Amino acid sequence: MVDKKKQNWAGCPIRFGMSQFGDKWSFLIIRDLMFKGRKYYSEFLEAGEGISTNILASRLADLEHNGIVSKRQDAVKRSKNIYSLTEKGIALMPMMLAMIDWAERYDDQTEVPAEFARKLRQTPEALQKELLNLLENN
Amino acid sequence: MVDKKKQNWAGCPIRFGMSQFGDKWSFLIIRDLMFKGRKYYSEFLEAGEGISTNILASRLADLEHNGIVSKRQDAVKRSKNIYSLTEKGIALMPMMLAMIDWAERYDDQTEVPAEFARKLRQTPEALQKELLNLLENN
DNA sequence: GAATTAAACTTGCAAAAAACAAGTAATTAT
DNA sequence: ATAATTACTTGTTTTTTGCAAGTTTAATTC
Repeated sequence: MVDKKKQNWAGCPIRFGMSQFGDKWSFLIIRDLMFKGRKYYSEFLEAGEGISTNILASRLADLEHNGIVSKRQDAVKRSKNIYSLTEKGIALMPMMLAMIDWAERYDDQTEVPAEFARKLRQTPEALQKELLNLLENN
Repeated sequence: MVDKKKQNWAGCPIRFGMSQFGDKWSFLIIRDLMFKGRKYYSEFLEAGEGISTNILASRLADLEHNGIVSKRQDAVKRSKNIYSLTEKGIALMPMMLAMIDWAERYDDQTEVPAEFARKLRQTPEALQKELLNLLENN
């Protein structure tokens, strides 16, 4: 759970960020939504990270509560829900890309495609536009 | 504790990042080191976030183990240890700045100084150089 | 130089959260 | 009508955190 009670978590930007999306599972869900095209509960589960069903439900609810993710019913299959990033969630892209850049440098087993890393360093704005387009047309 | 066992956390850049520094307390420690000029165990404790002594010790050890933070004895007072960011830790600055930028936008109680936010958006590279200089001369 | 104080932890225990396994409810397909 | 999907919820065990107190080494103070 991403702290709600206790102190007020606002004020400091790092503390605020951590209170809004700051745990392992939330980051992985945002990754799935932002870069992997996943949008169903079952797709997050099957991403293979090993998240439990109760934790996934809890994190999705937190992210929705914090206005980072929104949830709507699938028009075709009404038993499915479509999760997507809000504008506030999409605005996390620069942070996520900075993290990817860092990890690509320091993880010797990185799976970041070389071409992606190259674009990220040489034409970051173009890459970001490209990714934003993908997000909007899904 | 930032996962060590179980799966291999390498590969995916987001998963790798979270395994290296991905919890609330680690982020706050990195913040203290990067932006607040704090470097002693006691200073992290007294930062007022409410971290417990055992957790602080554990997180510092993890960050050191992951090569993000280094520890050395204070030359003057040898009972004190000086913690500082390694090059790998300093390389997290773009990510931290992106998070600050985001939080400044979405936290209506943000404490980010307006001047800082302005620089962050208008002349990010200059701001970063400025911050790096501060880091090196401490 | 002996006794406090300071600084950085460690240890033990209770409380909270996460992981695991199973079950339920509402569609949708057969 | 029956079985299978999908998205959860519930109950229990395990792990992690939070809290309080204690230990160790070095530095002051008396």
